[in-house]
Amino acid sequence: MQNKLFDFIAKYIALTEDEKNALLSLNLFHSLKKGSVLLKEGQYSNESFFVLKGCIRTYYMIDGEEKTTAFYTEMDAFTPSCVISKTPSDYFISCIEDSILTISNADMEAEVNSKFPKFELMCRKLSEELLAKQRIDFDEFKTSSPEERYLNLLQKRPDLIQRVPQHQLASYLGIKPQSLSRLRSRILEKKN
Amino acid sequence: MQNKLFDFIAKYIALTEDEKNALLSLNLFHSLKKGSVLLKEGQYSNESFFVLKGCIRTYYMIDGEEKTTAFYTEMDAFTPSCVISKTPSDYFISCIEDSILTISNADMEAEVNSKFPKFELMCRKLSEELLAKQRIDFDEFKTSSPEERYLNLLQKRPDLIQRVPQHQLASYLGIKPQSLSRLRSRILEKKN
DNA sequence: ATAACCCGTTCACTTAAGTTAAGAAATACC
DNA sequence: GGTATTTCTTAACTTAAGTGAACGGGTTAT
Repeated sequence: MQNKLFDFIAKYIALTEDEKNALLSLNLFHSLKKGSVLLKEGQYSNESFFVLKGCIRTYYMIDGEEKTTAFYTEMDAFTPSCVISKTPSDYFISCIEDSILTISNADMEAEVNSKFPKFELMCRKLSEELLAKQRIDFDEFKTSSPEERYLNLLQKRPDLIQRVPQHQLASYLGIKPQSLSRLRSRILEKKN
Repeated sequence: MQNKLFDFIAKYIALTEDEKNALLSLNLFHSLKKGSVLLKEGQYSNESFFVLKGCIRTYYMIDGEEKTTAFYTEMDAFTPSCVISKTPSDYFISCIEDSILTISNADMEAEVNSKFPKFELMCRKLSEELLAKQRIDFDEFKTSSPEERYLNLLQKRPDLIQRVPQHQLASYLGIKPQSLSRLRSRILEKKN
């Protein structure tokens, strides 16, 4: 499981054994049960996550309804926006499945960054890459219909459709659960 | 105009006079006429932008129609995703108004970053901040209707509604120009 | 075993966005 | 200054999403 973390980091920088050991000494690895809540609306946090196994989601509570806006699965890194803005969180984060994550906090990162400046470089590259990817995702969302978004998701993240409840997928696609259900049966009809 | 750039940088790191002069020697400042195209679909680029004055937009050409997905105005920094992914651009970038931008390229940035490591820190902070902000924007987009998005934009970026053509705003809101026009008149009716 | 609850689907109805077309208003061009 | 082009609005019609309600299957709890 540790190797998954190092494989991920290797995409951005090369680590020495010393640096790997320094990371391992931080005790980053955590197991979490399905349904565990990592962050609640209104809370402050300075923790960042990296998913080794399982799936976590972010969701807003609006008019008593959950609105799921993002899923993070194996090899996804994620820093909640409230950590960056230093404001109370607007959303919840919870585990959809039993999961194994690394959880780091801003202090750890500051320490590692000062000890090993190349981590700074990794963080920059990673943020830039995630920003660019998210921009593309956002653009695709804006320029397509709910049905196109669903078909697009089917291509790009077919696992999500299997492992995530429909009503959570619906808000991820920007629609209501009933509409997703209808849209799916419409697609099935077309195939026949 | 140079001070605008330094004011922006000052939000992230403190610069010495030497560092400021090093930046100025790079000849970053450019004036562009309304309608100038900065990047075309299919092109490679390694240029990043910072808007000192004016407005630029990104747009896709889909089925012969322009789909505008983003606007960048005064004090906005922007690196196209194709610069990060090193692939041909999926979209166009052009000036909506006569504009003054700084245009830097990856080589310049590498040089500055190696001369002044604190620039690396600035880039990381900036990317993280933009990523967090964009996440919030995306979430708001997903969880609201076209009408709510329009009203939200009216609050957050009222200038855009004045300076940007309606049909470009429409695709930015994820709808057709006719729908935006109708939606606006619907809102006016409600007020009376 | 039964009840309570959650989830996904379906249906009928409402509302709003997409589409096509036409015309008015504003802007750009010669 | 007048013409051409683009932009915005309006309208009628189509299509799809939102809403509220009901049903069945499945799980959980008691």
